Amino acid sequence: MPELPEVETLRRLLESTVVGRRVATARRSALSLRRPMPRGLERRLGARRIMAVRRAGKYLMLDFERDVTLLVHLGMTGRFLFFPQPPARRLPHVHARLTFEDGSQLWFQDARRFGLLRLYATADLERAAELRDLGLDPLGMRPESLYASARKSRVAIKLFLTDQRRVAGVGNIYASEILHRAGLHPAARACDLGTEDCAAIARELPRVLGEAIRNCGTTFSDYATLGGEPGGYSRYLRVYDRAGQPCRSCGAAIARITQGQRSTFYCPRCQAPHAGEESPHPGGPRLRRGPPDAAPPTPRPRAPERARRRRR
DNA sequence: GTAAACCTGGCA
DNA sequence: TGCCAGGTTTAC
Repeated sequence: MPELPEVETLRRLLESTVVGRRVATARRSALSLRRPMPRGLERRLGARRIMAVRRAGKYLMLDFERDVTLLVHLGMTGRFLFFPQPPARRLPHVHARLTFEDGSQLWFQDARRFGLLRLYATADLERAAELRDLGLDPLGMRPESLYASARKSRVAIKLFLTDQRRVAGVGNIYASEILHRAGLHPAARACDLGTEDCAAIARELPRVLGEAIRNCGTTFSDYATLGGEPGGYSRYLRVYDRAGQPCRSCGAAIARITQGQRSTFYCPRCQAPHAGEESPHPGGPRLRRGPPDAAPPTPRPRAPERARRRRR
């Protein structure tokens, strides 16, 4: 489930690995991903050198020389694999393969095919439909910008954070983690948050995402770095996929609810409605001000069922 | 604003 | 055999 930290980790790896390499041949599979594979990929990438690798939200942009950019979204299971030498083995679900002039290869593999590969003229990229409507950058977000955006939305704050038009790059895992650290109930409506609540979110967003980037992201089953290694942040997660286990801050059992057809995990005590504070919406969640505690995360052993699900 | 659809591997 | 995981698009 690649979110901003996983995509940024991959961007850095690609930047140090493939920038400067010139494509000898490019191949694509006949299968469609989220959209059909770009026509003319073989011709448009052939004989071009990769000049830069950029990121916007969960999108990667591989800039090739002479005004061609490959826009990439990893979807759920997309990954890049780099081989210094042409590999002898074959792998399933490989949808694009770049062979560089020195014989090294870069593959794009995506089992579930929710990913996206699309070619643009670099100069036209800012008009790309995928990038045009991306929301605020969570790494440099100003609390007042978040507050101004949140007060216009009536959806639950968890859904607000995962809406790419509002905040670019946060997905299901990190939304739960950020709200736990901010001490906010995931079902609280975005428009009901106060300035302090938004300040807490704006503070925790770069903190959680930054920690995850430093640990090369989170791996449960599919995400992997360029050489196939899993990310290292899974053991620092405080609530995600920990239903029934004790909260690291207060010991209460972590709860799981469904929001927008996705699982949300939270601590009913640390993220409880604020005691003594009236909810503006009777029956709805009330807010709690202040983060549970900023103690450093305690590495946890991987849950047995997840260990079984991990591929490598 | 809400929910189905897309897709495959893992698991009960 | 059928359910579940979830990022995004699409339809309602």
